[in-house]
Amino acid sequence: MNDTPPVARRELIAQRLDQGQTVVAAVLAEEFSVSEDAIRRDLRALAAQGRCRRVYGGALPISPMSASMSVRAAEDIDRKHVLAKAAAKLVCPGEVIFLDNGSANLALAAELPGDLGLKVITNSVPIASVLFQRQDLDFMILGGVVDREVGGVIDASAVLAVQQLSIDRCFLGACALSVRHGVCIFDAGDAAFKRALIGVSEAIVLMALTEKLETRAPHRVAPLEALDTLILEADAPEAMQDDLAQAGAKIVLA
Amino acid sequence: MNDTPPVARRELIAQRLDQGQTVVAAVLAEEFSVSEDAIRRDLRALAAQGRCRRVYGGALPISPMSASMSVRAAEDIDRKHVLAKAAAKLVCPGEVIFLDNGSANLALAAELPGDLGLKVITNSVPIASVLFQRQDLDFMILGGVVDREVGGVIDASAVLAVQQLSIDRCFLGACALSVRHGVCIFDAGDAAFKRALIGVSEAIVLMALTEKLETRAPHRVAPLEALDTLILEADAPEAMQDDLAQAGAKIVLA
DNA sequence: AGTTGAAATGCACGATATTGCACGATATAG
DNA sequence: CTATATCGTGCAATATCGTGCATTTCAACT
Repeated sequence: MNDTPPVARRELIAQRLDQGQTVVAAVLAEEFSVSEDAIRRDLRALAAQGRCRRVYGGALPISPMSASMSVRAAEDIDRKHVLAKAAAKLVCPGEVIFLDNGSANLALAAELPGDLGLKVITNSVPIASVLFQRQDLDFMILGGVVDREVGGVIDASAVLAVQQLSIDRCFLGACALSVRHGVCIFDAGDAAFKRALIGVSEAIVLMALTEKLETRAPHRVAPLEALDTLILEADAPEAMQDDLAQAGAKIVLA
Repeated sequence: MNDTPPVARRELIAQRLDQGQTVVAAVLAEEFSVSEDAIRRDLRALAAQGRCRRVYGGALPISPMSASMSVRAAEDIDRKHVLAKAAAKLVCPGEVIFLDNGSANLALAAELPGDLGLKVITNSVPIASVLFQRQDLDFMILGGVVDREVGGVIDASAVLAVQQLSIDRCFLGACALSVRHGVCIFDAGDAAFKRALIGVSEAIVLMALTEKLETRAPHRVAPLEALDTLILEADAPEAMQDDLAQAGAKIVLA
């Protein structure tokens, strides 16, 4: 019966996950004629590897950004709103604000003051959706093909559109932040877009949860020196705060 | 039967809600083979998370459409999904589809087949939000200042962007439709945008609830002759169907 | 061939999440 | 106003989880 090597089984499961299927532990156990414990170990390994999301009863594919993004946003939503509240205090009346992709900026979209006559611009569909539901803010959205991995528009037309803007305060979304490598991100196109963004912005603000500090990603967006303000959680390690402050950014604790 | 992990079930329900569908507790209980209590708990959790509005018997979507339209849209949303299902059958593989602003097209965004390799374009923020939550469709959004009255982008830059498109099938949003005055609408800018849209589209499709027939609005968008397909409810008065058909449009009853 | 050590497995156990049911309260329909 | 459906809550039953541990499998090495 059990004619499937362990690695092959894991790979088979991973394949289904990558294909977008949700898998159930009990079903897989039956199917491969192994105990649920073995399956659970597989799923845990896959989850640790970032190839799926472990849930009660089985595992969910990681690919559907909509689900994973909203769930992820829902998990840390309180902490991100704390950061966002601090970020909202930075804006001045009449400023042109850019909200880049990212769940922290999604929270910020809900926290921005509505009575300052801000001009808000975004390239993110979820952020546009939040802004749209507010009655007190006018905003514009960048056009182009929506990149589902990233959550917004980052194509060539968007880069061109950005280059015609003049932004007072840009809230950058970031995947990783380290003293040595600066701001890094996973997607190459997204990195190019962010560089264009930085080029037309007076001030750059970055919000970072503590777990994002001292992590890395393949594509460098900017050195730390490009940042004007860095919003960290109150529990951020002091040593790291010092290192980051030394790079010239103003540190705000939320 | 019950091979759906709890989290996946909740996410599935949330997905429908996000797409603008109303859900009924009893139906979901039957569908997922769990007791209504479990479903009620799910809905309560979703409501606490702000992803839906709990009502007697089920839950309502916290519609992407803001207050201006949502009041009536919530009531008519089921009827619009019926129209949308009929509209979805019209599209052919590989077509370039444009979804104009409008609650009927919002419903269509959820009903479009995902396996035809469609290229979908929209100028509406709520529609983009729905499309974004589907993993099976690629789409692009037009950039520009978002008009809150209209629900999407209709400014000069959007008109220019439209003129660079070549659309196979355009689903027009309409406020009013009459035999004598054709397609009319309340907002002047929106009218200009729609005219540009018609200019670059091979085929124009319009969905209309029965109460929209024989109503008027200040700005004429196009004569009836510009329409290729008109999707009406099954209870549309026959006399009116004849009048509309005589203008050359193909009538589809949903 | 025999040995060895890492990986995998199944089982037991306490911990946690989810479920279904019972009950009184509340909303909707006629 | 009464009858019925749905709701919210508390509680016991069940399913799933994570971990520790002894055993087994398997491939690499002597």
